[in-house]
Parts: sequence; structure tokens; C-alpha cells
Amino acid sequence: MKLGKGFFSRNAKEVARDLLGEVLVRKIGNKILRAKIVETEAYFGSEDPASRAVQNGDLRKTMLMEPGTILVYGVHNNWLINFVTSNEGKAEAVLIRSLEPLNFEAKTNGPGLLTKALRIGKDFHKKNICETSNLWVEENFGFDETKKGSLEIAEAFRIGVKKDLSKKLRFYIKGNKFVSRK
DNA sequence: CATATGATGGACT
DNA sequence: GTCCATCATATGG
Repeated sequence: MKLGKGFFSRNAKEVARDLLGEVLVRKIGNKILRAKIVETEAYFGSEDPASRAVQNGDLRKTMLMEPGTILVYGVHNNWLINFVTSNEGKAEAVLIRSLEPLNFEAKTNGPGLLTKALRIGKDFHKKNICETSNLWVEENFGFDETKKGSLEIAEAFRIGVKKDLSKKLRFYIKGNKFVSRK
């Protein structure tokens, strides 16, 4: 079962944490690639100096769109995939940083690597994860806090950002070997 | 059009 | 840990 918009229409920090353990599914032709989300980061709007929503471009506009909107943005020759969260009009998003491949082999332990492995590019930009037929998040834990409790989740400061907030906005599954670490 | 910047990755010490 | 290739994006002229 796919995760719906209700899942994404919450605070980015909550969504980032709850996305851990869920399964990202990518359909390419007749192949289905499934990968577990093991590392995420939350980004906010004007109050977040690391977020690109502090600038007044297309990225900010996209972050203001409805929950579940896919935001693909390029940096240093890589595509990074985000899901817009919270309600329409509030600039929040969750960056997918790392995946654990479940039925295929590929390097997915980094935000730029996983988009290459899943062949995610700008063509997904501004589409909605709840409505696309070749990319979605499969419910594994969903809103079930009890099941979610079986996961060991670690919090940390975000990676690679120039000016981070003094909050821990990076979440990953403790001990998972596919987590990118530096 | 010109230029600055960076939410990276890989090679190397 | 350091260095750097490389390009999407924002902004200024």
C-alpha cells in the first residue's frame, strides 16, 4: 500500500523520522526496484539557513506546494530527491539521503548515488509521490508507532551544510551499513 | 550574458 | 582528513 498525502502533511521533522524503514519503490519498464529508506534530513523555510527556500527561486516555490510533491534539485553534478511536507504554503521538505537496496544491487549510500541508482532525475520534479505510477513509497510502518518502536533511530546534525541550525535534523537507522557517514 | 555558490562523490594522503 | 571536477540554480547587469 502506498503512503498517501496525509503522511506527508505533517512537520518535516516528524515525516523525516517516520520515513525511516518505509520502502521506496521505483518502476522502470517492467522492473521493480525496492529500497528501504535508512537516512533522511529535514529542511525548513526562511528560518533555515541551510535550506534553499531562503532564496526566492523555483525551489522555494516548490517547497510551498502541496505535501508529497517531489522536489529534485541539482548540486555538484548530482540530483537530490526531497518530498515536500507540511501543508501547502509552508516551506518544508525531507531529503532522502540513503537507501538499502532490497531486490537489486547498487550503491545507494548517498543522496546523489541513490538518484543515479533509481534513475531519478529532473523529470520527477514537481510531480507528486502519491500520484506517480513509476515511483512511490510503500507503507511498511505507516503511522503505527508500535511497529516503528522496533526501529533504533539515531539523531544527528545534518551533513555537508554550510550553516546548520543548532537542532539535530538528520535521522538514520542505527547500525545500518548503508547509512552514509562522514 | 557573467559569475558565485554548494544539501556531492571520488580520489588521494 | 584534504583537494577538486563539474553543473544546476540564483542573482545582477
